[in-house]
Amino acid sequence: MTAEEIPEAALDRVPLSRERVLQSAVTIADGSGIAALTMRSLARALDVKPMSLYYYVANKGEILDAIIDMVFGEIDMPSTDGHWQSEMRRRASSVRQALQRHPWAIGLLESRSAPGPATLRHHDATLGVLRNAGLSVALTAHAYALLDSYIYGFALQEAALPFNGADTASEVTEPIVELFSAGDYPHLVEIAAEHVLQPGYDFGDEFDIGLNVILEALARWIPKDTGRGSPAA
Amino acid sequence: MTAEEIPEAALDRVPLSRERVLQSAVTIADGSGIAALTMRSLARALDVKPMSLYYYVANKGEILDAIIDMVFGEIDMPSTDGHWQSEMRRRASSVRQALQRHPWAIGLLESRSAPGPATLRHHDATLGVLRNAGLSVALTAHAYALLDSYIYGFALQEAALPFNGADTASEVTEPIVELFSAGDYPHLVEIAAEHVLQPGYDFGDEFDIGLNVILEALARWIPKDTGRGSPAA
DNA sequence: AGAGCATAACGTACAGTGTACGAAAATGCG
DNA sequence: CGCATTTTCGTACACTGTACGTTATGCTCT
Repeated sequence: MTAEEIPEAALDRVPLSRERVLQSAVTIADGSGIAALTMRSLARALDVKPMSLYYYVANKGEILDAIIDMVFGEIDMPSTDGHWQSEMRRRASSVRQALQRHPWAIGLLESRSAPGPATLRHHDATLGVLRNAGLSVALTAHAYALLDSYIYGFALQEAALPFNGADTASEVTEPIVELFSAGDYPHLVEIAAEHVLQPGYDFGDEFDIGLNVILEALARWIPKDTGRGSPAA
Repeated sequence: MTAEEIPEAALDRVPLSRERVLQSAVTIADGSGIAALTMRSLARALDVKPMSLYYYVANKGEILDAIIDMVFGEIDMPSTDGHWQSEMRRRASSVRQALQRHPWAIGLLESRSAPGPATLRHHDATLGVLRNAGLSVALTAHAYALLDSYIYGFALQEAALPFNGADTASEVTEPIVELFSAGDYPHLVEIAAEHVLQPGYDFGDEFDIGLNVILEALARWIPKDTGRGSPAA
């Protein structure tokens, strides 16, 4: 029993598992971007050799599909109990937050198109709320396409913003402002100077504004229960 | 002068140029996806060795930034001459078409955030139309965020669709339908059976529907010229 | 014509990627 | 204990972006 034979720190070594692999993949993507998620970096994070991952996962594509589904799993599912408008507002906010936590998911939506169970459950619940609100099948399809286009697109724009969070705005804008001074882009300059660069401005605040516009428009699609009408048929 | 010394087909060899490099990059990305765009594939397409590209381009990132700007360059710029609603409709359609031709651009929007001149020109022109329509600076910002979120989000969803174009829908849906029969996802099944899988259905048709909803809502933001009012102050 | 030089294209090399294939180790069970 | 199953790993291959230095090409000025 020489010292060499002791497999140092082989004790309390948490066994690998699909869950641990996927969870770790999300953590890496969140912290260092989706490009930093490689089979090798993932193995390193789990204190394991790269090829060990393939016992729990067929290939990297399967990891990508799985972590997208995990993101959908984090989203609050809307309920048919509450009012449809407040439920859709809650859902929209939850989707946006999930995509803020995991910005890489947005880019993945485009390339991968194999929805997982959490994704399907989520879509089903949302459709249920719209149908229950009184929308026809066709109007539900229209409404859902409109809502999700807006939410995804907003998240996409948010992710594309140069500054993330509480950095000073001038840090980013200064190099741009210089180019603008050339005289082109007068309207960009105007909106930057008078709006975007104002003290309290936060692009995220635009989200509720646009969402309200959409929800109010959708409300007009719901057939009104005239009150003196017949509840039957 | 042996035969070996003749650099076969050195005649009529088009010289390399930044334009040719970028144009070829777009062609590859369009035809084989953004993942197939590598320095080596690009060099092969141009009949040149990989390292020759670096004479015209600092690195691959610069290529990505440049081809995004080329996509924006393809978009029809709205004019302050026409009615703002029809101009915004024309622009929206043009953006969507450009993103359909170059689906890879959507994913690139998220990761790269160095807008090129064509991109800035385009944004400036669009802002100009909204301001000219009578919207305040703040309302213009709200309107633009809403419009672009919708357009980008719609393009994102379109790009994520499994079937591209005229393929048979059943080819894609059959494997899914099987899972659905399990009994979960009743609303997904409903909307699939009664709407999406109907003969003439095309997701792309949803675009104008949602766009109209937004444009009509925005119209209500424009201060009405009361007619008997005062044009001054 | 020839010298000199800027432009343009290239060869080689290195660290990093996903993963096929098969061997090794660890674990559980009789 | 022996053996089978589960889990982990070593090695290797084709491919990626690009740093660094070298070669070929074409133009200008004497």
